Order: sequence, then structure tokens, then C-alpha cells
Amino acid sequence: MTEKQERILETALSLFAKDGFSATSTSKVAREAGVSEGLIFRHFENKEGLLNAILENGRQKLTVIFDSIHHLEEPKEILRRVIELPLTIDEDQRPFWKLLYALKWQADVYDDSMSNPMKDILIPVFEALNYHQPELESELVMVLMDGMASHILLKRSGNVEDIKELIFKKYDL
Amino acid sequence: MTEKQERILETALSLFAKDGFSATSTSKVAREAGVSEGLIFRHFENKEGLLNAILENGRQKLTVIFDSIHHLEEPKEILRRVIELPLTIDEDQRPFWKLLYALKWQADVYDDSMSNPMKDILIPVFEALNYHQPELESELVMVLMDGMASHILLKRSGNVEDIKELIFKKYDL
Amino acid sequence: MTEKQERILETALSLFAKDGFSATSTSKVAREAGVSEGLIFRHFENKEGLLNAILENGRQKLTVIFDSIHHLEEPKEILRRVIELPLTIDEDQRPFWKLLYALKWQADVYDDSMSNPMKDILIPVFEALNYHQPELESELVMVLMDGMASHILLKRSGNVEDIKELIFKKYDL
Amino acid sequence: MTEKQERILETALSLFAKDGFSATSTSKVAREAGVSEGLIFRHFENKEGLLNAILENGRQKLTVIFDSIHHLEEPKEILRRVIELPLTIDEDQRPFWKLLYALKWQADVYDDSMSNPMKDILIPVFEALNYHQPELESELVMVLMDGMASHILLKRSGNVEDIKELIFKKYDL
DNA sequence: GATGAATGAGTTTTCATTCAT
DNA sequence: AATGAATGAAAACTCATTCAT
Repeated sequence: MTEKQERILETALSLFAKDGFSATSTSKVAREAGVSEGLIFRHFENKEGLLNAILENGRQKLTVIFDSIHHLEEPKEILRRVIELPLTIDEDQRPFWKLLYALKWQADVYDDSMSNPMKDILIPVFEALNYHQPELESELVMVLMDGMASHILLKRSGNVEDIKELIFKKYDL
Repeated sequence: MTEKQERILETALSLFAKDGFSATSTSKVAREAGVSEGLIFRHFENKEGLLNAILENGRQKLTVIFDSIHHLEEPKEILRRVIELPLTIDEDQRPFWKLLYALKWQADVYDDSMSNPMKDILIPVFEALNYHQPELESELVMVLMDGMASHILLKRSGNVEDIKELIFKKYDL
Repeated sequence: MTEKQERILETALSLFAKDGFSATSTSKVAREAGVSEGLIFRHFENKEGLLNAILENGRQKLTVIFDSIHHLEEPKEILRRVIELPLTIDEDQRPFWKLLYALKWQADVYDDSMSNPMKDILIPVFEALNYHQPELESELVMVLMDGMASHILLKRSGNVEDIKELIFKKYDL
Repeated sequence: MTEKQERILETALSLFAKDGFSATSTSKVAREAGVSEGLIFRHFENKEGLLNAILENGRQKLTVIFDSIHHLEEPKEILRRVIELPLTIDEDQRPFWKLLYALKWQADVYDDSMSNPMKDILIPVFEALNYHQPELESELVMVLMDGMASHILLKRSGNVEDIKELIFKKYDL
């Protein structure tokens, strides 16, 4: 991975996240990345290849996060970590998440591949905590996380931290 | 509003919702609506004007819904109605909602104009129910609704009805 | 000639003069004239018909001017009147002249139909005044008039009146 | 400046001069230049950019001519050279001049940037020749030149050479 | 690996013109 | 006489992609 290659990925990610995939032209990516337009195609085959490279890049970091949670033992600790996940997205990872969420609304581009691993983590937690409907409770948490992520990524309100505390209280965490 | 004008709006809405705004060409809209491409521009000025007409159209229907909730008296009844709002989106309104949610992720296209009226409805409810942090609770409900809407509009799981019941139980509704 | 018909002619003339014939759309003419677009075509057949109507309109006024000069007897008086012709264009006739001059540079639109009558007036004048080359002198005056008209119609300098006086002096008028 | 780029400029100039700027489509320019239409926009941004490139191109050649006159010493020699300027336009420069003169009649397209340098040349000449009103005389010469240029560029008469001689005689050149 | 000229197929938009009312 | 909805063809412009260097 050369420096220019990385600059392309970085620029494309930020533009795709800001303006959307199809509203971003390869020429704009090239211009802002300071490389020739041809280079994008040499390295990534085509525009979709560029998107895939970006997603692949991010998915790897994602796996790391999932694994770190998987290793935990205490159910409440796991639940706490899962719920606060959207809050722990740090500044330089935001474009990636924004892109991911935006793509979900674009048909046939992205498959929801992190939904199942999340369920696999949550169901055992609610079972351990003796909730009546572990699967349903898991889904509810995922709904909550989705909502939280939206609010955070779209900067809709500042007090997400407080909302998190409120949720923690409701789950007695 | 002539018949062709309406057909354009309808077709555009369904295509924008399915494939995204910028991935949908005006020529495709015209073809599927069975009108000449020029007509789109004669009636809506430009592609963005078409989008705005669609959004304006939808916003009006939205106001009707908000108003119907506003007129209710019983706090719990209001809360129930608000929470189940995402579930009451009927089939022919789905494209509008899908478009709206997709646009939120595109910068500068859509302003979140229904977030405040919603707060105005919810805060008094939680005050009446003697919750400690009415504003925070309102925001949490909105987070929940956002998550629910996503799940429904993206058909991620079938048992949203069950999730709703679970939420009702948690709010003792 | 109805009132709307006249308003179309007037508006078209001023727009054609300001922006050029092909850069002016019939829709803009209709809009500024406050009539429906269809009306232009009902009255003038097509865009070129509109132009021709404007030109025909103006040519009539032109003939009146030529005739008034033709009736004069005194050679110097004629020469004086001819030379100051460009200066006597009054404000509301300027668009017509501007259009006429602009059209000359557009191939195949306008034939230079006032060049010959002018020569017919000038040659006898210079013969009467005993100039050596009456035809050449006539052409020179026409060159001068062309230059003057440009300067006036394009508002290039304010002291056209002084230039006229200078020319008068040179021709001992 | 690649060969295709030059071919575009050349073709565009000749078409703009012949048919007018707005009556000439970029697709026609591309076709006649034997290039793809996109190339025009890649090199010149938009249609107006193409026009500006043409004008800039011509203005440079213009400066060379002005400079060559500026270097002369003898006032009468300068006056002679200035007056015969319109006659020295050679065949391949004619389209440029025709375009320039045509554009003057189109509002906001062309600023009369060569009028002042011309005055700077002429006023000292008439001062040196002891004319009473050097500035006015300069303007008159420019009026004359404008008229001459029109006559030449629009091929209105063949004996411009004779007219020039007549003018020379009047200025005792 | 990198550039940037070049393309062709498309996209958005404009426009003269027609036609039912 | 007048409107304004509608069209089809063309205009301006964009864009993903290729290729010679």
C-alpha cells in the first residue's frame, strides 16, 4: 500500500461519507487526493472497487472491536460495553461509520453483516441475566444502538452521554 | 396539479427511495412515469426542485399525523401512539419515509424539521408521568423511534410488533 | 395589432438587442411580455417570424427618415443631416438600431439594405460640392457613420457631439 | 497545449466568427474539430471558458502589434500605420476580428480593452502635429477605424484601399 | 507506479414548437 | 385571441473508464 494509495482511500472515504457514493465523482476524489484520476483505476479497478477497499479496510477494525467484547466474562460488563459502543467511535473513525450507515439505505450496496455477530453476543447476556425474552431484548438493544448511532453520527444532540447513563440505569448497569 | 405532474412525483419518490436521489436519473423518472423528460423541468425547475416537491408533499401529511396526536389528552395514550408511530407507516407511505431517512445521511439535503415538534409532544407526557428527567426521556424515546424506523424500513426483522410490546411493557403502557 | 401582440414585439426587440437573437429564448420573451408562450407562435409563426416582424416594423420608420432627407435641396444641408443621423437616434429607437447593427455580424440574417439608398443620396451631394471622387467620398462618409453609430450605440464615449462638430468643420459645414 | 486543444480553439474561433457564439453548439465544434465533445469541457471548463481562451489568445497577438507601433518615432508614420491597421488584418486573423466585433454588440461579453492603448498612441501624435484638439482628433480616428474595420470584415466594399488613400490625403500623410 | 489526454455514453437542462381547451 | 400543458430534439455538461507515455 503506497502513500498515494492510502491518500486515495482516505479522501474517498471522507467524500463518500460526506456527499454519498454516487454523488462523489472519481475526478473529485483524485483532485482532492492530489493524484491523477488514472491512478484510482490502476489501484482499485473501478469506482466500486474503491468502495469495497474502503469497506474491507473498516471491517477489519470492526472485528477487533467485536473480539475485545467477546473476551469479556461479566454479562453486565458486556452489556455496558455494547451499549456504549456508538459513543466510543472516535473522530477519525466517524466517516467510516457514517458511510456504513448511509450505505444501508442504498439498495444492493451493503449487506448488514454485523447484525448477527452482535446477536450472538447479546443473547447469552440476557439469558445470564434471566430476562424473559433474551432474543427480543437483544433486538431491542440493537434498535437502541442504531438510534444512538444515528443521533451521534448526525450530531443531532449533544447530551448522548446523558442518554447513555439513562439507558444504563434502565438496565440496572 | 395535473395527472402527469402527479405521476412524476409518484414515480420519482419510488425511484429515489429505492435507488437514491443522485443514482436516479431524470430520464429514468420520465420513462417510468410515461412522460417526456422536459416536463419534469417545466413543472419542477430542476432535479432538486423535484425532490423538494416530494418532501413538501410528505411534510404536509406528516403534520396531519402530528396534529392528531397533539389532540389526545391521556399521557400514556400519547406515549403509546408516538412509540407505535414507526409501525403505523402503511405500505404506500414507506417510500417517502425511506427517502427521508436516506437523505438524512446526505449532507445539506434535509433538515431535521420533525425532531422539535416531537419533543414538544413528549416532554409534557413525561412530566405528567412524573419521570425524573422528562427531556432526557423524550430524547431516548426519539432514539428508540429512530432505531425502530430503521429496522422497519430496512426490513431487518419481522418481529417489530413484539419489540413494540416489549417497549410498552417497559414504559408500563 | 392587439395590445399583447405589441407587447411581444417590444419585449422581443429589447431582449434581442440586449442579449442577441439566438441567446434570447421565446420563453423569456413570453415571460417578460407577460403573455403565454403559445401566443408568440400564434401571432408570428416562429422565432424568426418574430424577428422579421420587428425588422419590418423598424424599416418603415427608416424609410420616413430617408425620405425627409431626400426632400432637401441644399447639398451642405443634406450632408449635415446625414452625418448627424446617428446622433438623432432617440432613446426608444436605440434597441432597434442596436439589434440591426448586431445582426449585421450574424451571417445570413440581415441584408444591408440601407447602404444603397444612402449612396444615392450622398453621391449627388459630393458632385454638387465639386469633390474629386464623389463615390469614394460617399463611402468614406458611410464608414464614418458606421463608426459613429457604433460609438453611440455602445456608449463608448460621451462627447460624440464634439466629434460631430469636428467632422462638420472638416467638411466645412 | 496539445494538438487537439489547438484544433478545438481554431475550429471554435472560426465557427463563433461565422455563426455567432450562442448559435454555435459545442457538439458542432467537437465534430468539426474531430474530437470528443467532452474534451472541450475538460480543457476549457465550459463554453464560455472556450470563448475566453480564444479571446486571450488573440489579445496576445494584439499586444505585439500595438508594441510595434509604439516603437515608431515619426508622428505621421505612426498615424499612417494606425489608420491602415484594419487593412493589414490578414486572412487568418479575420475570424478573430470578426468575433471580436460581433461580441461588442453582445452585452457583458467583451470589454473594450484596446480602446485606451490606442488613445495613448494617438493623442501624442496629434499633439506633435499641432492639431487643436488632440483628444477629439484621436477619437475621430478611432471612429474611422471602427467604421473601416466593419466595412472590411463584412466585405461591404472592395475599394477600402482607395478609401484609405483618401483618408491619408485628408491627414496630409 | 504514475500521469493526464482522450473518449463515449450518459445526465441534467433548455428550447422552439404543437395542441387541446 | 389566449393559455399552459406537453413534447422531442438538441444543448451544455459530467463522469467512469482507457490508454499511450
